Amino acid sequence: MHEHKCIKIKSNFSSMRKKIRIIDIAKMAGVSKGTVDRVMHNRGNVSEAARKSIEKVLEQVNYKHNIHVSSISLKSRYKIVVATPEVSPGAYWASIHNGIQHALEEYENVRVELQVFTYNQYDIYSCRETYEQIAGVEMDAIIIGPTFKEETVNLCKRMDEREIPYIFVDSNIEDTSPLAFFSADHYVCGYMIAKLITSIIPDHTNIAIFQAVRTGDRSANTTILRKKGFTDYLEKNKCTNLILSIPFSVMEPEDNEMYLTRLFHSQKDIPAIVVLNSRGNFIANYLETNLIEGVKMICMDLTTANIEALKKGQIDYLIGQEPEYQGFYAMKTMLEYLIFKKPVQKQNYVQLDILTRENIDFYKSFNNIMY
Amino acid sequence: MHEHKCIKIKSNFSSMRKKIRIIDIAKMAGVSKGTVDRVMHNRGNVSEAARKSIEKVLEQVNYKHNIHVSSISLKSRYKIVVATPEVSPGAYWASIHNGIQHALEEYENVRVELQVFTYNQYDIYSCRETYEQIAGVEMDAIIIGPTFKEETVNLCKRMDEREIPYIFVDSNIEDTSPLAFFSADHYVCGYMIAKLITSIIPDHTNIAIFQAVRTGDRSANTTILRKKGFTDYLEKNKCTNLILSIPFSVMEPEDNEMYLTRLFHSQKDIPAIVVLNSRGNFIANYLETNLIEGVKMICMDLTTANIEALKKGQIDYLIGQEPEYQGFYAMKTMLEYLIFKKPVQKQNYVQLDILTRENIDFYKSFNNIMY
DNA sequence: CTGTTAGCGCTTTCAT
DNA sequence: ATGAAAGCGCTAACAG
Repeated sequence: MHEHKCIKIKSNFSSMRKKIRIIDIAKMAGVSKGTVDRVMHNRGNVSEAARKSIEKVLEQVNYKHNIHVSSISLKSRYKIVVATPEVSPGAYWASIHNGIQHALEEYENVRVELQVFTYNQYDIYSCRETYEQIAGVEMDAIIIGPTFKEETVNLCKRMDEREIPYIFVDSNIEDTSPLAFFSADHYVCGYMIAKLITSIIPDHTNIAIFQAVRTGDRSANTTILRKKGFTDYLEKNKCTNLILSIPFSVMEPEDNEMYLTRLFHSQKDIPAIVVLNSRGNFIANYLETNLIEGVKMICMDLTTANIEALKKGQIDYLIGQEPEYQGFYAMKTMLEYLIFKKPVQKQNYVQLDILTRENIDFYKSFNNIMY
Repeated sequence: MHEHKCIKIKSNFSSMRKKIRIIDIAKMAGVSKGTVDRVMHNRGNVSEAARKSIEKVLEQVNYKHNIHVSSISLKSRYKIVVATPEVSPGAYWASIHNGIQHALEEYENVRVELQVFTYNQYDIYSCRETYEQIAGVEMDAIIIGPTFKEETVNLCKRMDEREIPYIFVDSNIEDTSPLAFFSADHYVCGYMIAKLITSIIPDHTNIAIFQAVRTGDRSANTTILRKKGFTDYLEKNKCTNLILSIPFSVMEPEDNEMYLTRLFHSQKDIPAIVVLNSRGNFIANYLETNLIEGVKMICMDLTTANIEALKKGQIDYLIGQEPEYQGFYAMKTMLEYLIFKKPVQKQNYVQLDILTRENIDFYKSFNNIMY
């Protein structure tokens, strides 16, 4: 007989401490279910004494809200606004909206009425106008995909006054007090990109960095942070690569052609390319049509077009920032907050996924398989 | 007034087709709720006519099972067996078990009785013995973490005879008919590792590959596939690196010291290192204590020890294969199958995550934030 | 302010 | 074989 270890654990409902229910809490606190429910949902109309006694019990026992069970009898309707940059199919913001929708499907029994507002993220005036409109809308909560700092701060101030909770996706904005934010750490993102690109190119290779330009404002906060992370890495590691900052215009796409041609004519050796926004595929296409080969390239975001370019081998690494996850959890968190008023974790940094043509096929979005 | 686009979509319960319930189906089919339920759960005692008429309705409408709602009134108890290699804290199989536990917590209202059996994955006799024991156990379903092919095939045959459904995690086994499997594509994994390591080392650098040796059997299927992917990449890309295959003994760890010393004495230039099992940290430690520096290293799996070594910079890339996700979905899928008999997707390949010291902190396991 | 009660969608028991 | 009815844990309306 060989030595062996056959741990045999019985688990779940049987040996675990039995699940505690509202009625259990009610009994322990010497009140009725109704009163416990009032306390749990902050509905008021509860005597100080009753509240105290219930809260005491709640501290002792480990009651777990089950939003799914609650939701079947929930009658409240929630008006939730979503304000983000415009959504085009297969692109970054579409994934965020996907995640939001997915949360609504998972909590299908919760009555929520969604109002979606979008603005042109490259045009500050569009943002202002949309925000202005939103400020007057009746709502219980709002999920914001911010890009212009000052405008967002103003919007948030008005939300604060009206005591409307808000959650950010994509990036956090300073000088606001959101319930939570779901975002990548953009600085680290840039830092990591620098490490990746320098690891696959010879020393001294020039690196061209593309950043989006915007109407009426400087670069997006996210891009600034990524760029900072990028340059910090190079400095810290005494990299000698020359950095070429190239503007990238989404509003006037015909300019880009020119920037690119100028870039490649000015360089005797082919530079490496880093794209800090999600339009990497545009540059990949330029390289393809102009038969420029052997360019090492790292881009942001798993848009349909970028994924295609990655698979073709035009892009070496694609960095993902879990947009579906951001949207999903922003909405989920908001619903749980609205329903249970339960405290939520404010800082939520998402994964930075590194995708290559080898592992891209296994990347999960909600279209594949759900969370 | 600036041009702007402010799409305003109302959504969810309001404008969407209203959710369809059991009672709706019952009415449409001209039967009672009870009968619909009997059909949905395959409980029998339904006339051919009733069944047909219900199935017809089911084809037309889009009924969505909500396991959470079902579970509050579900009375059946399910006995589920889990059979995997031994679990040590912070290691690969612990994460799989974590995921399984997490699914049970999410579906806390479903009564499941879990029995966990483990065996020594490096000792075929231990596996045989454990499987033998399992074969006699009364159960409704089993989740298997297979390592020895033939033994698993035998176990599965017996399960097939008893009509007990089984799901694999970690890897699929040929010549069996599981309900589903959740696994990385190990071949692609090895292929990707080859690409990564060669991208960060000079041409001609030798590469040492560590594989676990086992008692009474050849290498694990997973390792063989990874190695195949690895060598295929090198061949396909005409890489000239010399490959040094080094055995790695988990059962006799004192041997490894010797293998390593021999390796580094035989090499004039420091080789790169690839570890195809999850014990990379062991080699990282050896390098540290022996003051060997500048080694490029890629290892499998986000064990606590490997993560530490990654953060210290001893490991360059760590490849993750979503063990929590595997366990979670194996159990979730099994429960949904048991409860609703609903057909499930058989092939489920998980993500291959590339982790560096930059993005490791954002990696989500269930300890962090849940799916 | 608080207990009671009806009811959410679903499963299961119990007559028929 | 089938419908009616009770009950799961929870919320919300209703008396008091």
